[in-house]
Amino acid sequence: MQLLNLTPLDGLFDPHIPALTSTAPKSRFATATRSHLAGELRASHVGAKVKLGGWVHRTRNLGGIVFLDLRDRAGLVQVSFDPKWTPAEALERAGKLGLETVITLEGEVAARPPEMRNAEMETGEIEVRASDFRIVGPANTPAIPVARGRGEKLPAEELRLKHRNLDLRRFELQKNLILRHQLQQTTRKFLDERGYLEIETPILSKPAPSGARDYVVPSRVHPGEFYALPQSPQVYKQLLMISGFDRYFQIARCFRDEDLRADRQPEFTQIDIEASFIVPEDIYSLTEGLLAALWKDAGLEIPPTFERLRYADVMERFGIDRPDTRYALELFDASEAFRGTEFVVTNTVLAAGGRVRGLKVPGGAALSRKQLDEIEGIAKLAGAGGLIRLKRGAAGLEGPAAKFLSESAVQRLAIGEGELCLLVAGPEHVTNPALDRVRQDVAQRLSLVPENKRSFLWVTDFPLFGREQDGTLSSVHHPFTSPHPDDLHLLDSAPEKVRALAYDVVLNGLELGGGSIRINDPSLQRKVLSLLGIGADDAQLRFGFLLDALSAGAPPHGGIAFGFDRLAMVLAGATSLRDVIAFPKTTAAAALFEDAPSAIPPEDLRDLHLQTIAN
RNA sequence: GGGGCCGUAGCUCAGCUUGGUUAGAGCACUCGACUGUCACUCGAGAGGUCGCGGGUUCGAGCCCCGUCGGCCCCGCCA
Repeated sequence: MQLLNLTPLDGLFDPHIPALTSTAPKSRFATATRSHLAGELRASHVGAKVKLGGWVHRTRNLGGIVFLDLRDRAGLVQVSFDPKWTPAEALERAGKLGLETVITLEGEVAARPPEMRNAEMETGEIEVRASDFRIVGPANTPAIPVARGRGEKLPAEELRLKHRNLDLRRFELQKNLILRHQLQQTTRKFLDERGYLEIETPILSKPAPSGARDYVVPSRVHPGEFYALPQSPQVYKQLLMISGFDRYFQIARCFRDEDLRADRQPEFTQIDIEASFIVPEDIYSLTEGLLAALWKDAGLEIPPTFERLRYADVMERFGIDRPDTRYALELFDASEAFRGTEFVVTNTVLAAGGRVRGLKVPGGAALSRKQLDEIEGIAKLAGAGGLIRLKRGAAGLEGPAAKFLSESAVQRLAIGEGELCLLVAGPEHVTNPALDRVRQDVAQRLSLVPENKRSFLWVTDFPLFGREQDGTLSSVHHPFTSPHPDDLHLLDSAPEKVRALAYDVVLNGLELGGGSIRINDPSLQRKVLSLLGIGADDAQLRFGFLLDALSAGAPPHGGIAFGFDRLAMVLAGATSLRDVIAFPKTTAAAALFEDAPSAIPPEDLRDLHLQTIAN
């Protein structure tokens, strides 16, 4: 281990380096110890005397001369150490540099001879001829490599998270986080220009109305009481509207204590927006503008407006509230073809008020028996009893169910040459999820998904309520969502038929964000809460502050929230949220780098009035 | 809560199917050679509780059970 015994800036200022006099482009990254970033040097810098600081990415020691690739945030540049321009002593030291050592160096930018250029490097036209260098940050052999060999896989994710400081040195992650930064800046600029105020809301908060489990923080000064971390700033932003701020936004951290997925982290970031005196149209156009600005950051153009589909229609056509409409494959109702047949399966379902629905897959007749069995497996996993398969063969319609169908029914089904018809019988809550999975799987199998297409759409007219398994009503969006004014008369008689002024924005089957117009009438809010099983006393206890605020002069208001991490993931082309978050958690919600969560000393527990119990 | 995959040198992996002496390779690391490389090349060397615990067996990296950790999925996530 080399002991340098440096104070942080010792040796970084070197009075012997002459002032830079070149006409080469100046860098906005210039500091007292550095004139440019390594990765920003180009042919236009040739002749410039430069001072660089960065990491040793790779070295090539040829004996008499040494090359190294110096890396910083902007990229790589080749530094050459050669007796023609490097003192023997420095050349000797350069040959011994270990990977990931931090050095500062001075030298001159030189054009490479034509045959020595490297077209694969952005800086490949030039190199920096080093006259001297200094180790300012010695490095142990890295636990995981930063520079990988061609074809070498990434280290295990566990190691990447444990040594996150090293993993974050990789270009891919630097690029992702830089893009994320740009998206944040664009968001702020876009919303600021439209009069939206960025206002922070508490992290130490109150338990959420319902839904996900809260992360909880014990109070030291209030024995036995707890804060909850916000699942979203929902109530705060409504209070801000009631206070008259009119337009609010926040790039807000949210917390939900639920089991994780590749696209789900326990703490995540939302672009949270709320405005007063608006209708859904206002949110649609704002969103379309904001998303266009964000996609532009990634160099992509998107449609100026998005198609709008009603919830009831997307469920009927696609079986899911966030359909991937890059490919057609729409569901249809085949019930009539099976009505009055001898087919027991469909008869039972039809008699019980269910339907036979499915899709016609162009080219699907080519799928093998084995593939069809796999598809049926997917449908069954999603809850279907089975999958009815029909295709047209030389002798007419083929498939186990074909013999039950009348001539006219066959006509009506109109299955074309080469088409495969896949049907599921059952009530909506069975056919929808099953056919959604089947539709997606078949599209994948037959390569029907256009890779570069971006299919944005709005889903509107969500129902206000859904039914829990025990039959009680629950909010589809959240309890503060306004019912559709045309449906208010149904609140008591047929609450599940009440539409909400709620909307989601969907891209390629991914929910990017969602929102609603909120209730601003306290009596209507009380009514909705009571339908949700929250009585007057309970409502006052949990949401009294909101109900009181609504009674104090509340403007009509509404908003939307976007999953910012997911936006960043999509735009970065990443497949995991962890690749667009600097310090993500594992699927068990653990932070491997700093080892959180961890035990705390007994005296701290006592201060918090807490005791741990064995289980 | 449930299912699946993975865990062998600092890293990426082979070895496991069919149990059998000193567990291999590439990269990284150490030493040596090399004056235009760019995944430099060449030679030598060091480096292993085979995640952990238990079991079966004359014998376990390999088979069985449990456990820990990571990833993916279902449930869950208004």
